[in-house]
Amino acid sequence: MRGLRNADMLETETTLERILSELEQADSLDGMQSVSEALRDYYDVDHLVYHWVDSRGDQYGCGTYSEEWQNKYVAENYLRIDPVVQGCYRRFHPVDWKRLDWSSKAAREFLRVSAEYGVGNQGISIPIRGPNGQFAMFTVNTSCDDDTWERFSEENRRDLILIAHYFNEKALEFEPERQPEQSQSLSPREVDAMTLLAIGYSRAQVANSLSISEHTLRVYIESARFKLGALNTTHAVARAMSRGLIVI
Amino acid sequence: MRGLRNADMLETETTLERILSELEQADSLDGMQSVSEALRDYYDVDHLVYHWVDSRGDQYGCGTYSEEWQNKYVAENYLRIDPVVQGCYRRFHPVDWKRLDWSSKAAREFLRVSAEYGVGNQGISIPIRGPNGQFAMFTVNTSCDDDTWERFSEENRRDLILIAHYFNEKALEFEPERQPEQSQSLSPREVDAMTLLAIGYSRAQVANSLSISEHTLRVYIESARFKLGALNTTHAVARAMSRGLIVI
DNA sequence: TTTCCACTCCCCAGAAATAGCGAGGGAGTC
DNA sequence: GACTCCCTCGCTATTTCTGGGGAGTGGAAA
Repeated sequence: MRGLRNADMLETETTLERILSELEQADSLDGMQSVSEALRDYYDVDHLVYHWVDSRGDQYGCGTYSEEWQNKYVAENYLRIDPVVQGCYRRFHPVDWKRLDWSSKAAREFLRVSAEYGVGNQGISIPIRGPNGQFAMFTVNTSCDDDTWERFSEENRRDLILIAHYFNEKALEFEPERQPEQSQSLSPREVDAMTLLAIGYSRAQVANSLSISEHTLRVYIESARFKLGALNTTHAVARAMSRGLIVI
Repeated sequence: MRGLRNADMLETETTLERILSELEQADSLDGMQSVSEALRDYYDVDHLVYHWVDSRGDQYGCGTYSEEWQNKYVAENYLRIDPVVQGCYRRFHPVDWKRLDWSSKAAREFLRVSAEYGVGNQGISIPIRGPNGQFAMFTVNTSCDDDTWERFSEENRRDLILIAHYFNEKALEFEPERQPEQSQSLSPREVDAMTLLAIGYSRAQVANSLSISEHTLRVYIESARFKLGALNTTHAVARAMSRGLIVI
């Protein structure tokens, strides 16, 4: 078993590895911020940004975009029309901005304004997803011609994916309130009940599936609800899902 | 701008890079299968598995686990009690099996049986999340002592994350129809309704919170239910959550 | 301009879920 | 042996949800 560093990989630490190590050792958002600046200089691009896209609209992240652009972005609620966000949200692989749909009027207007604020014409964004529906994006962007950009994004694709991953790991580390809550676990029967309810069975159907009376089933649902601190069945199922107690 | 391969990275292709390229060029599940075998041999471990954890319970993936174990796993519905799945589901970073909770009786029994089927005592699993609530896992496992394993997993952590990412990219490429219809997204009001229901509000409370009549609210719930192909409100909320349409 | 979609409101009857009581047996732990 | 937790079953009344109709506005896209 390969217990040691691969023999065919050199021991000399590359600049990138040094920066990545710095990221791994960061202990605050400020640390991430300076790493993002170091990475921007290393890659010699205009901007490099990690940000957490939250449904509630509150942004969290770091990067080299100007304060003005960040404020503008939030104020204008660009999150809703930004084709990059839309594209990242429904894809898994890194998204090249060129391949997105910029045809709508709102998108073109957004592109025009963003350029005014110093956002480059070329960009690649990597979607990142964490537990409980966490969603974040890591973006590199700059101004250059298509060929240069093509080569850049192809050469650095793997590294960028890794960097994106590590940024998110750090962000999750700094925002522990979103981290797994150690909650009371459910009994097997309670898990069964919650699971079947989650896939759309009515109480009668669940009881039938489990070959128990509906009264018994109700006891399970109630005790699960109690353990999960839920107000009703739907709430209990939702909590069980978001805590990973049931998988559907 | 770094348009060419980083100067401090050698041009010589490592074995790992060769295998990764092979993965990138795979054009079917069989291709992924052979890559997983190549990787197992390369790392000299017992098993290397990528699998998609699906709502319906039907597994999709590739790897080196025996047919018998895969069948057993599905037949016994181990998905629901496997602590590795539970652990991956609520974490972002790679999960070392040792750090999971194996205290429950079901978990210990599962561990015992898995060993009978050739699953090693050491393992690391990487959670992978895609669009629409897709969830998959990439696992490396083997039998060895803790120190060796510690070194192995530390040395190869970055590579494994990347490999996991690429496996998932391929899987998504091969199974586009498995992704729940992304066409049917929910309208903002429907999202509001589903979200508030998921956090335990009754219909009356939701209607009040959104400042609309309960009748109107019902229209949203019904249309969300229709779009999600759900049988009732609980089901709709569960589906909306598992597809990442709402976050609680 | 027309066509779609999101958003808002209304009625009614039947089905389903919830709240409040209760009971007993079995397995594992301290 | 006492304790806790899990599994199983029962009753009644009230509240809530669901399914079937219909109708009008406004905005954005084709």
